Amino acid sequence: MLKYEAIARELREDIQQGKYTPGEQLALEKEMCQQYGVSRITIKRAVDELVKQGLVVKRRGSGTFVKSLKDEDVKELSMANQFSGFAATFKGRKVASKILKFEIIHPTAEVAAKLQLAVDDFVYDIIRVRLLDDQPIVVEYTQMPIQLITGLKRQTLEKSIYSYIEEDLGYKIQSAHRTVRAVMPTPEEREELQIEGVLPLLEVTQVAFLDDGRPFEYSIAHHRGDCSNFRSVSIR
Amino acid sequence: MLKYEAIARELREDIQQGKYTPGEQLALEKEMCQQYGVSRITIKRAVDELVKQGLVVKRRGSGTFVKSLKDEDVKELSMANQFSGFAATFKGRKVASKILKFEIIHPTAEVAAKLQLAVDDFVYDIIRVRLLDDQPIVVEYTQMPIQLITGLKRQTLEKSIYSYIEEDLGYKIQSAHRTVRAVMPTPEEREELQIEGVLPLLEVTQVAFLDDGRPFEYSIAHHRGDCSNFRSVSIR
DNA sequence: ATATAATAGATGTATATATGAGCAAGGAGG
DNA sequence: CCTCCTTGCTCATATATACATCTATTATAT
Repeated sequence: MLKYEAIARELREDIQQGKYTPGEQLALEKEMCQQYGVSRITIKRAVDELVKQGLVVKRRGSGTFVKSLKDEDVKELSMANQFSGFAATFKGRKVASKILKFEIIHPTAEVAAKLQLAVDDFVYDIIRVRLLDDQPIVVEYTQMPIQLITGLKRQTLEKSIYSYIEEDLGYKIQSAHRTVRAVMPTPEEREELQIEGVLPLLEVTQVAFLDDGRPFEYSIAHHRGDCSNFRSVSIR
Repeated sequence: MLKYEAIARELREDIQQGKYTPGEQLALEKEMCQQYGVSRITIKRAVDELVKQGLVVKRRGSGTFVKSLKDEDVKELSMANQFSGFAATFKGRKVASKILKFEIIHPTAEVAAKLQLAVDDFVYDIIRVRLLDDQPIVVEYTQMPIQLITGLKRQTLEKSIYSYIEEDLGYKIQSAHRTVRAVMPTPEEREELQIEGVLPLLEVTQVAFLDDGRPFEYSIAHHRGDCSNFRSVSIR
């Protein structure tokens, strides 16, 4: 474990456990150096991590101060700017998948461009309903190049494609580019998500990349608006 | 302008102008040191900025590589993880506001908690329709503590509250915590946003903070789903 | 008493340097 | 010819140091 990560986690846990009142000043960077036995730059990286997570603010010339947050917010914020697949996001809870489609097709021109492919290349075309504690909460439309994500089996789709990519294929997943919109469900989605009445869906369109920069996934996820939501922290 | 920012911008412009083919390797950090006449740590900060913006990936032992992106994506990505008010977001275009409500009330318990107030404190209660090029695209429900954001006038609401806070009150805005959901418009919203037929809205709930850590705004924005959308880059 | 100026203290930026870890190419040995 | 290992290159992490910039307090002058 990296030093600055360990210190950031320790500080975060202190804040989560309410050891600071809202607005209270943290120890000075110089003091933390002694406290943790590391250099000031390492302390700075740790505290900057907390800023990125939205827990504290730094004021040049004054010090670092805990934001005025409700307790429940603090836990969720640490996760806000990370990203992982469905299975990892709800790790520890009962997750399952219902496969509606699993074929190999040619991509459209738009998808081919996003995945850096030619239109006569092939991609997996997957539609899955993801269930959390037996409740359907999202329909995922996924396309992946067959050259890159080789040997995908129906069995893998039941669980987690991401862990297949990382553990079996040995790739590393680096990042995802997302856009979010609001849409209405199709009749099929209404049925699969067991929607009664009028309920909109949150559409998350995502292109995901390996750590060598190659895009490996184009996916559109339609979330039940009343179940899941997305959080983020933005810094000026 | 900071050195690492200037270098990051220069590199970003090179990428935007297509000086690199998708997947192409950037100059080595050591080479950039000579090229720009700065230390390696400064180069590293600049390149890390591009990683955060989603334009490149770094591979230890190999170098830095340009992601495979469509041209149009590159421009928008630089902005993705920033945040600004409505007026600043659409700077250069015609923006206007229609004020539906401007009152002073007691906050609910939930809002009071988020804004670190007591329920017998007072907050501004503002409802505005924001127009872009004369088209209504979002309804904003905003609450701000009157102790903090003092002297707010109807005239200010027509323009930009954020620039009033920064320029007139002299505060600095630091960050915002957001959650995003999908919702259906109310009959009023249907009218104000000139919605015909069935169209869902993107709901962005936001708590915004000053640079001293105090929350100064609780707002809920309902965006026409077909006009605006939100982008973000997530790193593992 | 008020306004201004000096000063101490805190974080920000940048450099130089050392060590660690992952990657790829090239050489030794079978 | 193929495999394994060494080696050098590249980025990652961490330290020490210097100077810049901003804040808040203290001291001084009016």
